[in-house]
Amino acid sequence: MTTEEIILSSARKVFRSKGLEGARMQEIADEAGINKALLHYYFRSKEKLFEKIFIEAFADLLPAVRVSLNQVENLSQFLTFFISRYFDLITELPYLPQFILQEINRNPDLMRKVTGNNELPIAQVKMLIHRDVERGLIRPIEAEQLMVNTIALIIFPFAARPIVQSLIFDNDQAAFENFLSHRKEVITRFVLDAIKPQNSL
Amino acid sequence: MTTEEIILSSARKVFRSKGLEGARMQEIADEAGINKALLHYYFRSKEKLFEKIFIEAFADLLPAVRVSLNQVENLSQFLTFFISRYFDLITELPYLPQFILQEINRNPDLMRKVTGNNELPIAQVKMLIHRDVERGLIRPIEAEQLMVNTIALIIFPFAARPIVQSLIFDNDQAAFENFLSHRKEVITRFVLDAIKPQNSL
DNA sequence: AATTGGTTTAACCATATAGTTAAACCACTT
DNA sequence: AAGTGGTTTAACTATATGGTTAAACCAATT
Repeated sequence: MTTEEIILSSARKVFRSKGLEGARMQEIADEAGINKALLHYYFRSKEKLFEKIFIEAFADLLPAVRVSLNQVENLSQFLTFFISRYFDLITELPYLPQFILQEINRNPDLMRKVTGNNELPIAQVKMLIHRDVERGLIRPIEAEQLMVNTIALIIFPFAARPIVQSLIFDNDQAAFENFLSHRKEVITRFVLDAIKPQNSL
Repeated sequence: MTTEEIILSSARKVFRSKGLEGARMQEIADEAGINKALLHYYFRSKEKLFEKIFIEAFADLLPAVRVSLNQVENLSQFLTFFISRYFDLITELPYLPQFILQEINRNPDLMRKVTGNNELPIAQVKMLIHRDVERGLIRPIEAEQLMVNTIALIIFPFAARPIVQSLIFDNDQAAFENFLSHRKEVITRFVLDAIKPQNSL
């Protein structure tokens, strides 16, 4: 590993757990086992270093959103794929959601630096919905509401972990882990059930 | 308004938008139109002042959770009440969710200071579920998963507003407001549909 | 072995910020 | 009017922190 990589790795660790304002350049330097001046030698300023880490964090999440809609037969299949990919990714990077939420709320301008051609495929989801409603496979629902709902269900327990763990599981960590362990299936079923056609009642 | 109330009001404003680390005692003093020393005269330290504001914020949210389960006939009714109360509350205090998430994640110990006898009525929800499943009114579902789902759907768009607005609505603010304007009904239907009995298919 | 140029360090600087202090202010009592 | 005690201020302190600088280090080149 080059010094630059070591720095980035340390910065990642510190920034992700403490945010821009909570992080200290000294702590990043210590974590990397180097002098504080070296951080500035490689990345001019705290802001610049942070921006690298933040953009990278966002980039880690966005690709999972772009489930190849071509290979998908219907909305349920798309949602199943989407939930599966996204949930697995967040499980491996559980700190990212809260990190991104926090920093975007602190400085909404950061959004501009990360939004490229990576928007959610809302238009395509709309088409899938329209087609499946016509076929009687699902009930009508706005694509935006459906996607926000789906993402909310995936991300929330990770972003609000300490609160959920305390308020719902009375700080029983094992109970919370168990809760997470089959949550992917719970979410998938919840969403699919929620959009089943009305005439099936 | 007494000076103490003016200080609390200013501190509320600054802390809620910037968090503990982002807030400056000088800014709170300016906002209150007083000298910085006066803040310390009334509230010893930044930490102490912050804690007051934080506990108060949490207390603003928790009561809405305690929907009187006595007056409720079945789970659907409970969920309808719960969503309605909670959503209205958050609509009036849209900054609270992200503020609380951020600060709890920064310092999970804060949870201990706010959790009294205010836990979610999980046990009672479990009973409601059990009864309604027996009656064939809903499908089986874990109470914890259902409550996390419901809260996630309510809170997420507020906590992640800049991201949702950008990624889903391409920064069209009017579109986002419209999205929020009928979201309460969308969530209610989404949750109720998701727990409808299986044999209705 | 001397030179060169990128890398790393120790020491330093400027500034922001939480917190303190001593004096001034002011309403109220005597 | 003098005194009293809570309130408010201006000025100050101590420290943490992001950033800078000049020198040292070291591997490669000649």
